Order: sequence, then structure tokens, then C-alpha cells
Amino acid sequence: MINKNKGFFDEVYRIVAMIPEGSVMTYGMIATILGNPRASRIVGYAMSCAPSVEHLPCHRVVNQKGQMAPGTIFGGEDHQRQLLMKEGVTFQSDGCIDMDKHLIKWGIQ
DNA sequence: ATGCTGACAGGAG
DNA sequence: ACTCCTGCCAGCA
Repeated sequence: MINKNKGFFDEVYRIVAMIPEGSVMTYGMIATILGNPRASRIVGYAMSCAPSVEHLPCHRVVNQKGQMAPGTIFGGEDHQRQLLMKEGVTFQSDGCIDMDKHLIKWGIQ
């Protein structure tokens, strides 16, 4: 029990919390898994309410473009980028995450 | 109950 | 190809 029951939020936290190191997931993908592909905004909103990064690796959650949020969250997008790199995630010249290699693979759950 | 906000996604120009 | 606008859902005042 890492957080209170917030309905959709709780599900979002659960998905994000199960993301392994070296892998990333997109907001739309999480929303689709929850059953609401249109609720991609809610996923990001839930991230803004993230209690602790230790229980919620929101830095592993990126948008469909493979880019992270503006940076008002962790104290700098660059900081988040470094965290991902430290976990083994590679970035492109554009600064976007290499989705083709680090996008989480769902086959076992 | 209604309206506004929000770390997105997709379509159109 | 890139950028801008709209649409969607959940939470809070």
C-alpha cells in the first residue's frame, strides 16, 4: 500500500510502479492498459500527484514523442534524463528516449 | 452539480 | 516534415 485509493490514479501508480529499470512507458499506453486510451491526460495528472519517486518511477514514464515533461517535476528535465541514462536507457540526438529499445514489452504480467 | 485545470494524444493546416 | 488546435477523462474549488 503505497498510496490511498484514488480510483484511476491508483491504477496508474500500479502500472508505473511495475516498470522495470531500463524500460520506459508512454502515457497513452498506460491509459490504454487501464481501459481508457483517452485518459492519457489523467495518467500525466496522476504523475503530478506522485507521492515519492522511489515508489513511482515517473521518470520512466514519457510521452509518445519519447520526450519527458517540461521539467517542473523533478527539478529539471536534464536531471530526469540523467536518471534514465544511469538505469541504462539511451537517448537520441534529439534528446528523446530510444523507444524502440527501451519501450516496455508486455507479454508477461 | 458546474466549471476549470492538467507531466497527453491525434488530426488538420 | 513540423506546429497548432481540439478532444478526452478524472480531480478539485
